[in-house]
Amino acid sequence: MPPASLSRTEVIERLTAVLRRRGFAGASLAELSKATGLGKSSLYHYFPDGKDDMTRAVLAHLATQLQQALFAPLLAPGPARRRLDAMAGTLDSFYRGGREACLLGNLVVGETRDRFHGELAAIFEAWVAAIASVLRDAGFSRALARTRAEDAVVRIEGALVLAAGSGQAAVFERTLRQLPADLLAPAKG
Amino acid sequence: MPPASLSRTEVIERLTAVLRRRGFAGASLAELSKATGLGKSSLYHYFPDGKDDMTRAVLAHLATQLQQALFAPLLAPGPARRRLDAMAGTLDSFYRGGREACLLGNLVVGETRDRFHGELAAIFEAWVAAIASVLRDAGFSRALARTRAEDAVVRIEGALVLAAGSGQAAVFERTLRQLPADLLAPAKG
DNA sequence: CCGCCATTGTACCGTTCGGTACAATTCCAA
DNA sequence: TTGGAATTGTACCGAACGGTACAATGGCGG
Repeated sequence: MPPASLSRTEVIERLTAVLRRRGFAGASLAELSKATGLGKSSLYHYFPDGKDDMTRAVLAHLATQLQQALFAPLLAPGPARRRLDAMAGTLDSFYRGGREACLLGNLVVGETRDRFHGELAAIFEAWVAAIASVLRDAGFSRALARTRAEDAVVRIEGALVLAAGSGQAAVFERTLRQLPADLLAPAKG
Repeated sequence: MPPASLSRTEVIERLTAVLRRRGFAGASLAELSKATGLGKSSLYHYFPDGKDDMTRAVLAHLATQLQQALFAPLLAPGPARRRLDAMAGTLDSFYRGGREACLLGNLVVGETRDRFHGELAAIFEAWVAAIASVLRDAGFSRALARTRAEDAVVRIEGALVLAAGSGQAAVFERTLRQLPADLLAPAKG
């Protein structure tokens, strides 16, 4: 809790921004310090274990953020199609139409994957479970709901990769647009 | 061409391995040197611009490798289904069933994306074009072949992300298994 | 007004970073 | 055999790295 200017949440959000575009290895303490406006002292005061602590805090913050903005609406009552459309809309703004990188996809790389595997796996699992819940409500079997939910996350993450790699954000937009209908399509299409 | 032991190709392949699992920012000259058995002098002799040069060489090597192992078989004559199955098999061994990271997905992150955007975009484009060619042969319209081909790459890259993030390589295997049939499914399913 | 404690700036630690200089070595062509 | 080019080991550079020590500062409850 920096008394001067920023709340802890704001600090974490600025750390998030740096990790998103630099990755774990590429995010230096100097840049994290500049981005938050906190000196190294303060950074180590709030996050005693350095980058590891910061990254864990960022992931925890992301988890609650996703819980509120994404998973809760998915688990709420209402027509399945509407809930999936809401997810697509939220994701579209969250990733700025495919122009913003995914923190999860970024941390899944190499050694960082091992270091934060628990946190990463928990978030992915919650996401898949939330989508699967919608599909179960829509009448699909447990197994089919699960594999389709995994496929949804696969397509979202993959679309971010291809959109970034090809420079064509339209790939991400189109993927989001098709997703709800594809997920609810009759089985054995 | 190191005369002592390794061919240039072997050197590049060892550089590839390091970049794959460390990412660009995480790959230090020390590790690249150790992995190749070449001192920093030799590394800078063959790649005067340092990591940038090495990465570009790695991407060029990857491009020709994909050309031979993946794109050429896709563009060759034969039943569409068989060609797509061949791609799935090649990818399965290339990514060791989802356990090995994707160099492209790795470099698409943050600042490295800008630095190697041309090379990355070219590889993705060639990949999409090769798959689209199969789908055109299978009778799909140019537009549908294109979007389905993009979707194929999206699902492959996304499956690698989710498999790594969740620790369940099965996600990648299942995605590869479903892909050929999904791509060839009748339109408007 | 005081004292305390969270917070912070500054200076510094040893290490590693990417990169260079240069002399020694190796190699092959002549 | 020799000369020159390709190759390499070693030593080194300044900068930046992640991280720590500590003294000053500041606000706030008593």
